[in-house]
Amino acid sequence: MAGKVTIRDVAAIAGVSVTTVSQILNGKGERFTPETQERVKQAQQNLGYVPNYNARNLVSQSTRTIGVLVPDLSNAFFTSFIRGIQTRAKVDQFVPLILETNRNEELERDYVQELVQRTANGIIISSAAITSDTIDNLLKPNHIPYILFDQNTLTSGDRVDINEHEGGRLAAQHLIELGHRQVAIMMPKQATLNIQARYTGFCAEFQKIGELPKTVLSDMTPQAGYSAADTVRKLGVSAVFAINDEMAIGLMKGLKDAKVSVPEQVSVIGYDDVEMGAYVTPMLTTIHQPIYEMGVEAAKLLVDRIHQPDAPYESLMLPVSLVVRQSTRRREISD
Amino acid sequence: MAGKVTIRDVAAIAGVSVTTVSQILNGKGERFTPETQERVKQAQQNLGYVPNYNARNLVSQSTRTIGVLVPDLSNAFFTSFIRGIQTRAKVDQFVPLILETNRNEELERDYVQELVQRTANGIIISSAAITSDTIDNLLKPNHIPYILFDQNTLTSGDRVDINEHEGGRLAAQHLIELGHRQVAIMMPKQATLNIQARYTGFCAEFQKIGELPKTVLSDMTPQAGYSAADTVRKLGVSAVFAINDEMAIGLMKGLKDAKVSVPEQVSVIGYDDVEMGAYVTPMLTTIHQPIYEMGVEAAKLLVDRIHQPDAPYESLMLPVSLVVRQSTRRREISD
DNA sequence: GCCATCTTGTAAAACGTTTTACAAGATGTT
DNA sequence: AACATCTTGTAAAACGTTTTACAAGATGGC
Repeated sequence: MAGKVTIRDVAAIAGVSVTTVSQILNGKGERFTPETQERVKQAQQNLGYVPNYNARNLVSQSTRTIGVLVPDLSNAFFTSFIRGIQTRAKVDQFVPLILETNRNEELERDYVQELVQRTANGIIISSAAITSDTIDNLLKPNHIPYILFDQNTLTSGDRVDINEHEGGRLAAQHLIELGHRQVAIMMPKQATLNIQARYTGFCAEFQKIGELPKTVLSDMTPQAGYSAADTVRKLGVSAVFAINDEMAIGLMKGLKDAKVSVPEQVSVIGYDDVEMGAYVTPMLTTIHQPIYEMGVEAAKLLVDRIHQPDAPYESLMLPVSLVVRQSTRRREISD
Repeated sequence: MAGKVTIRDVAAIAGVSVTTVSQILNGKGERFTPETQERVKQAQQNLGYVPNYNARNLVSQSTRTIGVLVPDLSNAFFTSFIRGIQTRAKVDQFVPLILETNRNEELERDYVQELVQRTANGIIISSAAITSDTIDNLLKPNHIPYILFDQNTLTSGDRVDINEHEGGRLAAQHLIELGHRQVAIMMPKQATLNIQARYTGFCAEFQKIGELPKTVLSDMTPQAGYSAADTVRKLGVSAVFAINDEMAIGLMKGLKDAKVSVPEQVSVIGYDDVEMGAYVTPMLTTIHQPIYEMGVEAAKLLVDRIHQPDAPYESLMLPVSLVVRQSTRRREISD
């Protein structure tokens, strides 16, 4: 019964027109008598009236929805990011529509299209596979504001970035200070630009002392990290920089199973500072990123953009920091 | 420009009425000439027409959306569950709207209301704090199908359950077979019914041999598990059943820091079989639940219910299994 | 050659809001 | 007394679809 109550019913009960009801219920009814306002609100209460979402959106052309595309929900990095988005979005009465794309280009395109159809007011894309083709064909013609995260965009727009280059540099500096010279960096083959920035930051620092890190290819999952342990072992390096924590945790497990002790024989440093890093043995040294805050800022920027499509673009750079735990230590002087 | 193209434009270009366009584009146009069908489709292509979501939903009274409420996205258990839901939902052209409630009753109520306003076609609630009050006041009057997961419901309805009691029993059986007699069970104070089922299953098995497990209260997070280590240590038990893996992992870390070795001095068994369990040291013995499949089944059930509101209720019970790894072992014969 | 029946299409109502433009009466100003 | 200006309210258009009911012409049976 309650599901069928419409604005007309409220108007009838309150003895006013639908216009009046609409105005008052939307906070634009100061110009009406206090009694009228009260009558309308009473009627709403009694009937349990709640405005029809679709009808309302049809005329306002807004859904108060922001789409969020992430590659992998099981990665704690992205769930923290999402939490930041959701929290901030709620402040502005927006709701995030979260979709996992599994780093699958087709799925991603599908979901972008879905979000366009649903007239999402804006989209936060934090997914590697997105092509500029998709953006040009789907997002731009529909004038949907978007924020690309975790990767580059040649297109101008709002940006919320992390100082990835500095992150890579910090990792390198830490290893160098511990006396490591022969090191490896573990990263996926198809590296997004943010990953590449970590890489260049890391290498630049080693280049200063005339060293060149070796590269080990691996997907960004614990399984892949585990499998790469053997390659790492044969490389004979004294330290490894894993481009994310998931990989690092897998790698440590793999080394342990291969009887290589961390950090005695090989130091391991990760990236992201996910919660689990503090619960593995040895506890993972890593680079901390303000992920939650990134989510907050991304949502804020996007909502601002939605409200003011023509404001000048904003750009934000968030800092990273080194978290020293137990998976790195001074290199044994043995060669 | 493309954002503004409407069905009327398509009709004009194709030289037919909007009715014709609507029919053909919705796959109900067999009765039109092949040429007409082709003309309409061509026009759609050329104009890049995509139907307005809100207008369509306004008349069809459906959003092809299912709401999903989860307590904690950072818990791998729930992200697997969500992945199952999303995958299955896509098959039926539905989109999940995922919201994290953080075990906060107010937030939960808010979001249920939000979902009702948005005329979600159904809701999967996997959140502990939900009150029957919320259900009675918001869901039932609006005739929105819902599935309560991870907890009991006194209300009748579709159910997809895990054999939680058996899970608890398996954990107990395993410990008993290893010779453990003095054991503890770690669980939160406000236990949902599924947790209670694990508890009773576990205790029932110990009761058979005349033993009564001690209870240690702890939230279901790694931090809480870590903090509880001290209590566990003082209890003098030889094994602990942690009611989920997150806690178990935290507990193991806490014990390690307190110089209690696992499994030599204390065996630990978890519950859920999250991915990380295989990467901690020692690898975590646990109870595996078919989480992804649960998501799939829940989505399937809900969509069926949406399409056939009056079909008889269905009920499904999925099995659990014991995963023996390295955090449990035979009790040292020392007393 | 007449009537019934397909075939192919359309006009118009309906979905439930928001918003624009207007109206009637009350009040104030000169 | 005449006119402008508030105040309080409303009628109607608009948003972009889907669907129902109907219409005109073609076909076929007798």
